[in-house]
Amino acid sequence: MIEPLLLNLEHRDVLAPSEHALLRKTMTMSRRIAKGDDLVSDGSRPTCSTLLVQGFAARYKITRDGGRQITALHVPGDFVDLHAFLLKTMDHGIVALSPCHVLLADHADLRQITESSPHLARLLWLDTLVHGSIHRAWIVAMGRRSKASHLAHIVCELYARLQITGNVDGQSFHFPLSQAEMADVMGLSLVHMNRVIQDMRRNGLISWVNQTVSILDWERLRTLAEFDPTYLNLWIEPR
Amino acid sequence: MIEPLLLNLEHRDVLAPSEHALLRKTMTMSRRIAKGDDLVSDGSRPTCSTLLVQGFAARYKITRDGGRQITALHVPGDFVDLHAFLLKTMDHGIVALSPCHVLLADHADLRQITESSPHLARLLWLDTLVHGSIHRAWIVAMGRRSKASHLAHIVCELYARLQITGNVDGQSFHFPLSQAEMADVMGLSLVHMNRVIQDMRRNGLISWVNQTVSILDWERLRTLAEFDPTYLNLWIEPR
DNA sequence: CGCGATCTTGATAGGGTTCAAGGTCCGTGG
DNA sequence: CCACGGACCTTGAACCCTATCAAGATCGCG
Repeated sequence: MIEPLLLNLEHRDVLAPSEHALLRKTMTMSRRIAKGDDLVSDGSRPTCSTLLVQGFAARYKITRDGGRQITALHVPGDFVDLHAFLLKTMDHGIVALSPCHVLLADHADLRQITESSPHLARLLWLDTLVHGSIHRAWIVAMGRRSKASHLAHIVCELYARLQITGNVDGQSFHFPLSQAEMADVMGLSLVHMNRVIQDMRRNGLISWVNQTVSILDWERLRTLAEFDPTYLNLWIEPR
Repeated sequence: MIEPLLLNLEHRDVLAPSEHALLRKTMTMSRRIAKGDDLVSDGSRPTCSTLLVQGFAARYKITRDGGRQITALHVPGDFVDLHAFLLKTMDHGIVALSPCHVLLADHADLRQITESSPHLARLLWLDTLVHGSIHRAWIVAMGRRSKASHLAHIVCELYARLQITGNVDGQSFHFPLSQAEMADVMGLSLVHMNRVIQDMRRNGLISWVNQTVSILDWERLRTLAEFDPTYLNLWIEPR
C-alpha cells in the first residue's frame, strides 16, 4: 500500500532496498476517511504524519467572512502533512475531496529516520520542497496568468503528478472535485469558474464530465498554461 | 556575519554551541550583490546555497507576455536558496531588491550536515518549511482577501519577520521596494497598487515614505489582515 | 538645471462578483 | 416504478473592481 510514495520518491532518486523496508516499517497504521471529512484539522498538533495512498485531498484555509481558499491539492503518493513533523501546529486544515485511504507515520519514527538514514531524510525533505515549488507555481498562476491559463496550468500539473503513480488513463484522469471546489482552488466565484471551464471546452482544450478530465489538445493546453514541468523535479539524480 | 541566521533558527529551537560552530564553518564565502542583480538565476544549477545577511531580495518568475510575479520576499537571516541543495535546478530567479550581502554554503558541506548533524539538518528543513507556510499564506491572501487586506497581511508578516533579526525600529522598518515591485508581489497593475496604498494611508493604517513603512494602528491593521503569526513558527520547541 | 525614475491622477473599457432563477442528474423512499 | 429532494451545473443581468492608456507631478541625482 505504500507503493505510491515509493513511485514518487523513485522519480527523484534511487532508493536502496533497506530504505524501502524502513519506509514500510514506518507506515504502520492505516485509515479511511470519508469525503468531506478532515484528514488533519486546523489548529491541531498531529503526532503522526499522513501519507495519502488513494483519493484526493486539499489543504484549505477559511477566512473570517466564510470564504475558503484551497492552497494545495493532494493526490495518491503525497505525504500530505509531513510538514507537521517539524512545524508542530497546523495553521490550516486538510480535507478529503473524495473517499481517502491513508497511512500514518509516527513522528518519533520519522525522527528516527532523520537520525539514522540521512539519504532517506533528504528525500523526504525534497518531497516537501517540491510542494513548496508547486506553491510558487500557483502564486505565479494566480497573480499573472489569465484565468484560462491558470486552469490549464492546474490540469497540466495534475496530469503530470498523477501519471507518476499510474493514476492516468491515456489523456484522461479521474478528478472528483466539484466546480465550487475548483473555484476555491483558483480564488474565483463559482459562476465565473463555470464560465472559464466552458470557454475551455468550447475551445476544444479539455473535456470534463463524470468526474473525468480529458486533455483533448496537449500542445495548445501546454502553450496556454506556459507549463514547464521542471518545478516538479520529475527526474532522477543523486540528492 | 552569520548572526541573522542564528537568530532565525534560535526562535524555533535551542542550538548547541557545536551547531553554531558548524554553521560558521560552513558559511565561508561572502559576496555583495548590487540592487537589481540576480543572486541566483532562473535555470541555473547552483553548487552552493545563499544566506542573505543584509538587504532585501525576491524570488520571481517572468511570464511569456513579459509580466513578473514575485513569489517570495526575503529578509536578512533567510537562507534564500537552500532549496536548490535538493531541487538542483532553479525554476525561477532571485533578485536583489536593494544592495545585498550574502554568505555562501557549499552543497557538499550542507550534505555533510545532514549526515553528521541530524538536529541541525532538521532545523534547516524547518526553515524551508516555514517558507512553504508563507507561500500558503500568500495564496490565501491572493485568492480570498481584498487588496487592502492582502497588503495589510504583507506588512504584518514583514514586521514580524524583520523583528526577530532586530531589523525594525519601533513600529517602523526599512522597506526598499518601489510600488511597481510591490505590484509584482500582489499581482496587481502599478496604478491599482498605488490606489490601494493610498487608501491605506487615508485610513491611517500605515505610512510609507522614504523607503520606510510605519504601522500607525496595529490593532486595525491586524484585524484587516486577519493576521495570525502561527504560520511563521516563531516559538521555541524541540524539533 | 535637466533628466530619469517613481509616484499620482483621470478616463475608459473589460473582467469578475453578486444576485437570481432555472435546469440536470441521481439517490431515496413511498 | 415514480415522485421528490438535494447537490451540482448553467445562464442572464447589473454593478463594481481592476487593467489599461495617457498625462502630469514629484523627487533625487549628476
